[in-house]
Amino acid sequence: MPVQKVTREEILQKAMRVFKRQGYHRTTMDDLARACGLLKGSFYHYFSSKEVLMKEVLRYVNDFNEKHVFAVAYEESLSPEERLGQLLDRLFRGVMTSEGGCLMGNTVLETSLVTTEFKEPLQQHFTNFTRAVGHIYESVFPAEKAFRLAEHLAIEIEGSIMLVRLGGHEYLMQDCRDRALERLRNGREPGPSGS
Amino acid sequence: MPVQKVTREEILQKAMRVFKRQGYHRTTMDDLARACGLLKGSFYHYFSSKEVLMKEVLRYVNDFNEKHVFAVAYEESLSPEERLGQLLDRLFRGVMTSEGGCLMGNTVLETSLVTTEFKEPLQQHFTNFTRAVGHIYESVFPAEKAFRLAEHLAIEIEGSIMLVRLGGHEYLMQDCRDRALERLRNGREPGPSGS
DNA sequence: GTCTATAAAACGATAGAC
DNA sequence: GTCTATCGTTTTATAGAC
Repeated sequence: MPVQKVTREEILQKAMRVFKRQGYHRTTMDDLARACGLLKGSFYHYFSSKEVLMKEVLRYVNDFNEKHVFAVAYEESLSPEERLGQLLDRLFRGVMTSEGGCLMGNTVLETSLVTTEFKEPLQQHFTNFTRAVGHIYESVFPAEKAFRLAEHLAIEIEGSIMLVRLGGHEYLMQDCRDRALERLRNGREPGPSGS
Repeated sequence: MPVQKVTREEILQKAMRVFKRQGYHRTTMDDLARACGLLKGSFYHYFSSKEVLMKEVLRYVNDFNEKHVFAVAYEESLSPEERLGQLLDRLFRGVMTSEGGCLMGNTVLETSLVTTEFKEPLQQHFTNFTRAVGHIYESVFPAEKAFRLAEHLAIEIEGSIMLVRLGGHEYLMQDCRDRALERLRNGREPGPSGS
């Protein structure tokens, strides 16, 4: 009796974790299948190739972030501080829950010079981020300056994730959040520790 | 007539470029051999495995940086501004010459949760960086603050490299340099565009 | 829908001729 | 020191029984 063990969406979630932890090239279809409680042969019933699966995973993550993370930037009933704080809390939860950091950042560095297959969803993620965060900063800064602050925050987040991954100084993520909020509050850009 | 086609050091340099561009797991021994003008079988005469080669490449990069990049931080005859500016110029040249960005950063994200084989040289790189940059900042800030500024600069550099890789906004590296020098000059931490 | 079995290709690594 | 040839393994992907 062939009972369905997983849904397509469950596979996307499990696969996301495996890709985040191991990277794209290091992950085998067998790894992905077993993470879903399936044997490799069964796994091909859902996804015809690793590349197709990865593209869907990236799209799934973008959809999730758009709905549950970046959306808060446009809830004008909240103050800019509340919106930025909540956005970062939700983003960091996704980044820090389960090992591996940021799937988008990892995949950029691992694949961008080897294939263009993933370029569009990867760029979309960072566009969505800077648009959302930039929108919040626009409540205090002119558009151009707000965009640059958002871009700079993306840089600090990705760089911090890398250093956390290397040495486990998890306070770096909190520092990121503190700086981002302080810039919003002060209308200027303080240093890493808010000196 | 078996004529020697490459030296060990030439292999390390070529391999560094290939690893930087393609990543560790995506790179095959055939890729590495051909990059050196050799066939796969010949390549094993120099290095017994891909892992051993990668470790030597990382050590080679660390040695090079120690001698030709970070060393300038301790040339007390130069002003702190000159030392920091030159250190970053040399570091960015290595990062931006030939595609792929920062081999150390790439390798952290690609391998740190899959194997511990490369952990030591990777940590060594970032330790060397923060020690060198921290030493420069100590000419203006107390030790603890100087270390945090150096750590924050490492974050900004690695994050910037990632965003450059994604979208080609190469001005982000110049911004990094400008911020680093401005913090040194001002005795405080300005924002991304020096507002 | 899941399984076993297997094909087909890619890859790391070795052996031996020159 | 470089080459050809090949071994053993891993991996992607497919076929067919249940």
